[in-house]
Formats: sequence, C-alpha cells, structure tokens
Amino acid sequence: MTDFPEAPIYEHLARLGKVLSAPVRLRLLDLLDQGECTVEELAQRGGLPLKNTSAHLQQLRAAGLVATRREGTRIHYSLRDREVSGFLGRFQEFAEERMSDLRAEIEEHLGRDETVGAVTGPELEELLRGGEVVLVDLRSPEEYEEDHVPGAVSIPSRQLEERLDELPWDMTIVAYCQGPYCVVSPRAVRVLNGTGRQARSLRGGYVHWKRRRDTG
Amino acid sequence: MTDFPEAPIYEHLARLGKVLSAPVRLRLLDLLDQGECTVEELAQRGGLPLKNTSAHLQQLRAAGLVATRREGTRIHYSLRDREVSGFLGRFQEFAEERMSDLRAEIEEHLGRDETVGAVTGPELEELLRGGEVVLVDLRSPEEYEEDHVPGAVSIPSRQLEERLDELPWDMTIVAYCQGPYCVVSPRAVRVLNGTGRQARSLRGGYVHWKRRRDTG
DNA sequence: TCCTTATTCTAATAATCGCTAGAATATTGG
DNA sequence: CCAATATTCTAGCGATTATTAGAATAAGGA
Repeated sequence: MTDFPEAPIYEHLARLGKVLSAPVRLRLLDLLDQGECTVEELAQRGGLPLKNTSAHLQQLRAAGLVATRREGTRIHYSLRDREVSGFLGRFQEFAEERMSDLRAEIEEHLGRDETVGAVTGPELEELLRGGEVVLVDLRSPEEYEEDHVPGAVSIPSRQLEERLDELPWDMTIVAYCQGPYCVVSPRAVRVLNGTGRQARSLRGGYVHWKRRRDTG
Repeated sequence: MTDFPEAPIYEHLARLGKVLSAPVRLRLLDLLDQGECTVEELAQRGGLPLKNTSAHLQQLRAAGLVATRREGTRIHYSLRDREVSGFLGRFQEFAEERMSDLRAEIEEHLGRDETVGAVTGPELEELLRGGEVVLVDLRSPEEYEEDHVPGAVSIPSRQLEERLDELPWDMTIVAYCQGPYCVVSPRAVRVLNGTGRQARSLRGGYVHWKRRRDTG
C-alpha cells in the first residue's frame, strides 16, 4: 500500500475532496449559499429524499463546511462562514477553467449565446455606474426581500411575460436568478431578446454576485 | 434519484472533487509541485506500485490538472499550469483551517513546537530584509540547484550533523525542506535547538514558498 | 404525559472506485 | 526488424460509499 510518512495527513486532506466528490453535496452547498435552509427545504429544492439529504448534510458538517441552528423542531443549515462561499466559488471557477467538457455542459444547459454574452461582476458595476442599464431580479419576492443586488427591480420569472411593458426598449436589461447554474435568467434573456429588447444574463446569478461582495 | 435540471453540471463538477478525494492523488500533486517527474520517480517517492501510479496520473490528466511531456521512452508529468499550484495551496489551507483533526494530525506529525513556531512567508521576507537570519535549504543538492529560495545555503539534511559548525550561534536559523508536510525541517530544527542554537522551520517548505512566489 | 412533527441514527443492500496482474503500445538502440 | 524499456490499457476482485428503510431522538402542543 501507500507507505510514505506523510500518508495520514493526506488521508485527512482527502476527506475534503471526498465531501466535494458527490454532485448532490455540491448542489446542497450552492443552495445553502443562497441562504439558510431547513433540511426539508433542501430536500425539496435539491430533488432528493429527506433521509438522503440529512445524511449528506452530516458529512458537510463533519468537514466543517456547514453550521446548524435549531429553531423549535426544525434545524436550519447554513454555510459555516463566508470563506466557505469563497472557496466554493474558487472551486467551481477552477473546474470550469480546465474541464472543457464541463464548459460544454454549461453552455448546452444554459444556452450558448446567453452564456458567452453574460455580464460579469466587474462589467455589471461598470454598467450600473453608467446608469444605462435596468437590472432585473427574477427570483421569488421572498428571496428578493431578503437580499438583492442594489438597484435591481423584482420581477419574478413567472410574471415576466405579463409585466413585459415595465421593461424599456432603449436600455440594456441585465437579468439574474439564483445561480450559478440556474436556467431561469438565460431563459428570460431569450424571451426578452425575442421581443426585440437588448437583454443579457448576469453570470453566476445572485450567488456569484454575493460571493464577490462578501469575499472579494 | 437526483432530479433537478442542473444535475448534469454538478455531475461534472464533482469530477474535480473525486480527483481530490484520494490521498495518493493529493500526494502526487504535491510531489509534482516540487517539479517535473517521471512516472517511475513519482511511484518511488510516493511509495506505491508503478501501475497504480500511472492509473492515478491518468485521472489527474483527465481532470486537466497535469500535463505530460515525452522524452525518449519516459513520460514526464508536471502540473498543467501555475494556477493548479495556487488552487492546491488554497485547497490545503482551507482544509487545515476548518478540519481540526487535520490540524491535530499535522501537529503530531511535524511536532507541536516546530509547527506553531514555524516562520510564515511574509515573516521570512521580513527576516531576510533585516539580515539577521541564516536560511538553510535541507533538500538534495540537485533540488537546490534547480531552484531555491534566494539567500538560502544548501545543507542536505543528511549532512546536517557533520556540518553543524557552519551554522552560527548568534543568528536565527530558518530551515526548509520540500514541504508542505515534510518532516525533514522540523526534525532539523529540533537538532539545531538541541545544540543551543535558535532555529525555526519555514511553514510549508519550498512548495509553499514557490506557490507564494508564482501565484501570490 | 402523550402525540405529532422534524430530523438523525443504525443497518443492509447496491453502486462505485482503487488495486493489481497480464496484455498492449510506443520509443530507443542494436 | 528485433529486443529492451517505460508506460498505458483491460479486466476482475476487494474495499468504500451512497442509498434507503426502520428505529430512535428531540422539541412543541394538546
């Protein structure tokens, strides 16, 4: 077997890798990055059985990535601190940079045009400073209420079609959803561009923006 | 099963986690961070069978973490670019920060006094500027020749005892080995302190220092 | 206290991954 | 072209991990 003196240390280190090696756990971490959640909410939004969810959350907790808070009979999970969010962003960025099949999958999933034409964080700042842009938050009113990008107006994605007349023809529209791999904003951008407007998606959605704000 | 629309993306993302979930692969990455290596060298230094080593290297290559270069019948592996080195550092740092059992393991492995008393990168710069320090490279002459911290003198760890008289009594001695989890420099520090000198280890050894130089 | 709800713990099965042996490939030197 | 060396590919076994059902725990309300 492996017999170098540092072996036990790498054994421990690998535990972090193991935790990040299950798709479900990475998904849960991204959900938690959008805000505190109960086990049931996470199970629902992650689309997997409750017991399964709980088991994965235990592993995340054992690795020191998430924290729990009890409120009555419910247990609320959240990322343990901001550095977890920052690390998660770095992890995803790094993976996207060098795994070309991952990039291909993202483009296929979100739509090629909407992916490459997406607005990055610094670009958004620039656009907001110029004032030539309307920023649209497509998430639920509750999510918008809890926190949103300053200057954004709330138009939940389901109401987009019926509230189209609130959106201008002569300014760029930037739309964002939860992110980082959410389809909602690319879809909305397609709709808006279909009406002849100038719309772009915010790369990585709310989560990426928040990571940038909180961890630089 | 898992049935949310972003599932295939997280599936791909998890491949990076999987690659980082085996102790052997993390070890190989750290070895590669010290410089280019052939498969045989890696197998030897990692203390595992050749075929096994090759299999792991394939996985690292599939994930875009390492590059290969053929020279005659040998194949030389190296980290694909500097960002891999930087990410690796971030990964280890993050793991050490929040997994207390990992910290405990490191302290036990390297020695408690030598770990907490270790010199960090910025501290070393400060000490070198002041000129009140002797920096000792404990690695092999070949490794020293290829690259070393500016200002370091080469005293391979095996020669330390017989070359003790080259080291001063009135200055702090900072010693480093390959790192980041190498026992050589903590051991040397114990020997030096045993003679009554003032010695400290460089935290993370050559690898940490190089990561700092190359990726900031 | 007892019942209900939310979650975790325990244990068993199913899927995945690491390891290793044998065959295959690629390059160099004769 | 053949032999030698370095490495990779293929396949099967063994170990680890995910999943999930059932029992257990913990808090809140009747």
